Parts: sequence; structure tokens; C-alpha cells
Amino acid sequence: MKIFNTLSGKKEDFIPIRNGRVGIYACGVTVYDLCHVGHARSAIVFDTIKRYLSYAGYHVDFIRNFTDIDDKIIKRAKEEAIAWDEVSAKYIDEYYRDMDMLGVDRATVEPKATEHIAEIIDIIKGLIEKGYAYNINGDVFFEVERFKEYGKLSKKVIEDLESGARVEVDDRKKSPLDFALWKSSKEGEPMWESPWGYGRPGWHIECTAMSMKYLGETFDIHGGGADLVFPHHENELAQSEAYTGKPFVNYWVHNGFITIDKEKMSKSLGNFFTIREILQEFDPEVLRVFLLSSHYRSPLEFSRQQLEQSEASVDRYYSTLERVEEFLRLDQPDGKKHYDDKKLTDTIATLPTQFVDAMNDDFNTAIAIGAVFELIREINRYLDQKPRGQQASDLVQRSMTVLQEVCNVLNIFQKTVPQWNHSLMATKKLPLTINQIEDFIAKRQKARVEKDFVTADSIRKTLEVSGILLEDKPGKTSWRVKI
RNA sequence: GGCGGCGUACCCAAGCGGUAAGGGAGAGGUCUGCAAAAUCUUUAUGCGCCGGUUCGAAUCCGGCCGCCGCCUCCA
Repeated sequence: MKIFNTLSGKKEDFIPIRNGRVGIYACGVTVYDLCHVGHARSAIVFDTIKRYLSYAGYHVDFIRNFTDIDDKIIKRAKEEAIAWDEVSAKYIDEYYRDMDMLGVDRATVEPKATEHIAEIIDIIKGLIEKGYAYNINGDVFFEVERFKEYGKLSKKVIEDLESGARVEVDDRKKSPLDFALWKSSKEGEPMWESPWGYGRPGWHIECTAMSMKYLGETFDIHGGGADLVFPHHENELAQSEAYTGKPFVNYWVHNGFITIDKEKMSKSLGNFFTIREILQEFDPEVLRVFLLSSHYRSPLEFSRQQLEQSEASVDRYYSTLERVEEFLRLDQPDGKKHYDDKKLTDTIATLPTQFVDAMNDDFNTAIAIGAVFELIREINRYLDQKPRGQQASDLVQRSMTVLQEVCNVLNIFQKTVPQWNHSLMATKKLPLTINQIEDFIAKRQKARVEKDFVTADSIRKTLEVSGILLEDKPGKTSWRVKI
């Protein structure tokens, strides 16, 4: 298995520290607002990586944190005139609502910064003792100059950073690059007791404390969005390695951004869509398929048109599934006739290998999904021959089993056909109920029997205008939501 | 200014040294009372431009053009 490591800038063979086990720490969210599509991408990417590693046979310890204390949370609390911890509790709930919809599993442990103050204080103490940090009136800073390898993750040179520093300079710091490990709290702000007075942790230190607590001083994979490389992960790395004297993380994995009109989707630019907004118009699987259709490190342009294209491809999956289910429901008198099943048999045989090869190459979900659709085409081709008999039935059944095995790992295409249709009816806001649609179909069927094709066609047209397409099949007429 | 990335058909997107996956859209055929779905054919002798290396290059090297990201909170 190969993984692209931000630290080396290359794909590397993945060798876990402990045989058969993998420790992953993914930076979660700061809970002060609803999540947007960019958060969804990161969550889905690492969820998929975790799922694949489990599938590949590893025991995975997956840690995803909540930053539940920070300036933005405090600001939000003031704006809404509620307690800071009400803000974080509320948005943790909202986070789960979104992630459950998107099929993002809970992590093994989901630690919160505020529940690890003791561990954080211990590490800061240690850093002061080792001469890597200094206390100025209750604020403790990490002294970047003392950590000689600073910049190795983000490939930055300390001197360049200093000269180009746009950072608001705190005169008390020895260098503008020094960052806060502990911040003294002002009146009315949340605070915890510490050897340096009442205060709260800086942003980066929580991840050091929590990852080490749950995964050890050196662990396998640390992930997050590409915007966390600097300064967050660079600082985390510096303080962690300064503290332990050991390598902190073996593989740094960063996902690319979501863009809108080529620009990064972000809060500050205001060009973002919340997950919730998108899910009003599209099924969660559509968003998940969309996000996994390109490689996790590539920038991904987000637009309605893109989602509609993904929606169409998801629909292709489900219409094939429907077709397969109808086929399997048929009586299967053993047919003697030979059908050409070589290509289908071959494709079934190669899919698992293709999938594993793709995912082993830096988690190439785009190829994995492509392989799924190759099998979809072969299934349709096979079914076009109208095969009969137990052998045909078994072959088709087997193809679905293989397909589901792969899709389970990606956590896509997990619905039933009726669930998919209902979801489409809801997201497309169709004006008709299922009963109304079936009434129309019955009326049309009567007309068809009477060869009154004018009436039949006009009913077809009426439904189509409302977003329903009819499909006449032997024995019955079924309907589908128009994409 | 420093560092990094990207540019593949009408749209999206894989491929990263061996002769262009997959999805969507369009056109035509098969099937159908008509449709839809499915399927077939078709849409890049071509992978931003110009050179170079190589038996062979989207793929490696050099230069140029265009776009974007990080350097400040950010997934």
C-alpha cells in the first residue's frame, strides 16, 4: 500500500508501527457553526481511508477530535448571548446530524479539548522544563527558534517566515513565529486553573495531547485539510517532537480543497454551502459519490451541475440494481441455451483486484468507482441477452455480491431502490404522491389495453411534466423520478 | 517575494515511460404501440504551448503561458 506523505512530498510504502494495527488521528472541526462541504470532504476522505484500512485487514484506531474551546466559539457565544459550552454542545450535535446523513462513521474515540486540560498542562510543563517554551504573565509560548527542524512539514524556512510575517506581532513574544501553548483568560472567558494562572489551551496543543494519549508518542497517520499543514500541523509536530524527542507522525495525509469558481471554499470568502443546504436538494449519497469521484488530494470544483452529474451516475447504479432484482425475482426454469457470460465472469473476477490496487495506490477512489461502473455495464450487457436458468441467476447474484463488497467499503450505493426513489421524490420536491402516480398508471394501463394510445400518451406526458418517467415492461409499468 | 499544486474530449475525471479508465451531455442504430431504461456505434493520432531525453512521453527534463493554494483563523 502506498500513501502520499506530505512530510516527504512523495508516495511511500505504508508500513505500520505495529503489525496489523493502524493509528490514525484526523483533525476534526471547531464547533462554532454548521459544517460546509469542505468539512464534508475531509470527513468523508478520512472515513473512507479508515474503512479501507479495516477492509484491508488492519485493526484501526481512529481518533477524530472536536475543538470545543477557541476564540471563535467564545465570539459566537457572546453574539448569541449564551454560554460558550452551549455553543460547542449545539454544534457537536449538528455535526453528528450531518455526518450521520453522509455515512461518516463515529471514530473509535472522539476526544474534546476541554476534557484533556490535565494532559495539555503536563505537556506544556514538560516543554518549559526542556527549554522549548516560556511563560510571560500567564501566557505560555513555544519558542520556534529552539526547534531546529521547524518548517520541515510545510517546507518553510524560518527566516522567510519572519521577513514575510503578516502576523499581528505580540511584543512580548521572543519571535513573531512563537505560538501560544496556553493563553491567559480575560474576565468572563472560560478558564481552567494552571501553574501559570487561569487560562485556556492554545489551538495546536490539544491535538498533541489527545493524539499521544490515545495513539502513543509516535503514531502512523495524521490527517486533515491541506490548510492545516501550516501553521497547525507544523506547530503540532514541533511541540510534539520537542516534548518527546521522538518522531511524532510517520505519514501526514492532507486532502485538497473544495473550490467554487476555482477559489477555495471558505468561511472568510463567504463562498460556501453548508452540508445541510446541499442535502435539501441532493441525496447524501450523491454528495458522497461526488466527493469520492476524484482523488482526495486534487482540488474539487463544486457546483450544481457537478452534483447533477453525480446524481445521474448514482441513478444509473440504482436502475441497474432494480433491473437485477426484477431478473432475480423471475422464475428461472433451467434454460439449456448458452449465453455469453465470459465478459461478465471476467469482470466479476477482476473487480476486487482492481479495487484493491486502486485503493492501495494512495486511496484512488476515482478508479475504484470507475471499476464499479465497468461491472455495471457488463451486468446490463448480460441481462440484455435475456438469460434464463439457475446458472444465469447465480452469476448475476454473484456480480451483485462483489459489487456490494466494494461499495460497502466506500459506503456508497447502500440504499434499496425504493429508498432511492423516495429520496429523489423528496429532494426534487415532486408534486405527486406515490398513490397518485399509481392511479395515473392504472388509468393509462386501461387505455393501453383498449389501444387508446392518445390517452395513454397524454398520461405519460402529464407525469413527465411532474418529473415522473414511466417504463413499460413485460407485465407491468414502473416509474422513476426524472433526473 | 518564498514554497507547493494544477492545466487530459462539450462538461467532470482517472492515467504519471509502452501507445488515452469511468461518469455526464450530444448524434445515430437496436429494443419499444410510442417512450424510458439498457446496449452498440460515434465525439482527443490527441493530453496548455515550445524545445529536449528515449526505440517509445499526458507521463521524465528545461523554458514559456494560464489558473489556484499556503505563507493569517480555516477541512
